[in-house]
Amino acid sequence: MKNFIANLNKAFESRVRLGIMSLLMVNDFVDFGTLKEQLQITDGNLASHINALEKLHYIEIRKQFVGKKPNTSFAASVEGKKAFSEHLDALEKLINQSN
Amino acid sequence: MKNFIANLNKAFESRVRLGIMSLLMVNDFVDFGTLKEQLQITDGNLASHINALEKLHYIEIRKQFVGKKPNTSFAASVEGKKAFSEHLDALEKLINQSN
DNA sequence: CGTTTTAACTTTGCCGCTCAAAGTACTTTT
DNA sequence: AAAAGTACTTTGAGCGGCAAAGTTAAAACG
Repeated sequence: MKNFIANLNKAFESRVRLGIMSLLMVNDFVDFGTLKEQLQITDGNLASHINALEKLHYIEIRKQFVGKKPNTSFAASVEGKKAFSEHLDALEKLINQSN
Repeated sequence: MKNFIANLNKAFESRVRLGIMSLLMVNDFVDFGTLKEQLQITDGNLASHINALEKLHYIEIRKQFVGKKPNTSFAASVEGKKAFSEHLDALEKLINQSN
């Protein structure tokens, strides 16, 4: 129970990041439009969070064409899943301690 | 499963606030020094987070003397407990969906 | 063709927030 | 008298989220 806060990952503190990762834990390869719609944020905002997560190697990006339209999809990397899992564990400890 | 992010409370996004509230959910009236030690942050930083939580009426402050030393203690208000509980519920939904 | 639309960004810039450090006030201890 | 303890407040740097507007490239439209 010492330093129970230290195990929280800074990268996942924002609601948007939390949302992105939780969607990518369940579904592999969610596309840009779907994420934008689910999270109800602007495309620029989404792009910047995606960019941040990719720089941390927490997600992988796949660009392709679906029919004639460009389509960018994202998946959580092994490293990303591990990091997010650890973050959730830390949160779970807070929750179990608090209610 | 719609807007599962919208139920997260902005006030509890930071690790420090998360830590303060989770401590106050379990123990009523934790004092300044204890919080500072548990969270390992500077006194100024703690004071500002405390101030923010008080402005939201999420915590209550009790000032007294213990022996000859001033002692400030904090407790989660009913409103604060409710808000934090709802935040945790939203987090729990993320977790259960994600692992 | 020229214009408009769509998808996915990038850039810009504001605003708010976190945080450490330093300063303050008041009291106790030495 | 000086130092130390408690609890702040103030200051200021730095980061980070966000919307809005600009960009690119291809597609659809007329």
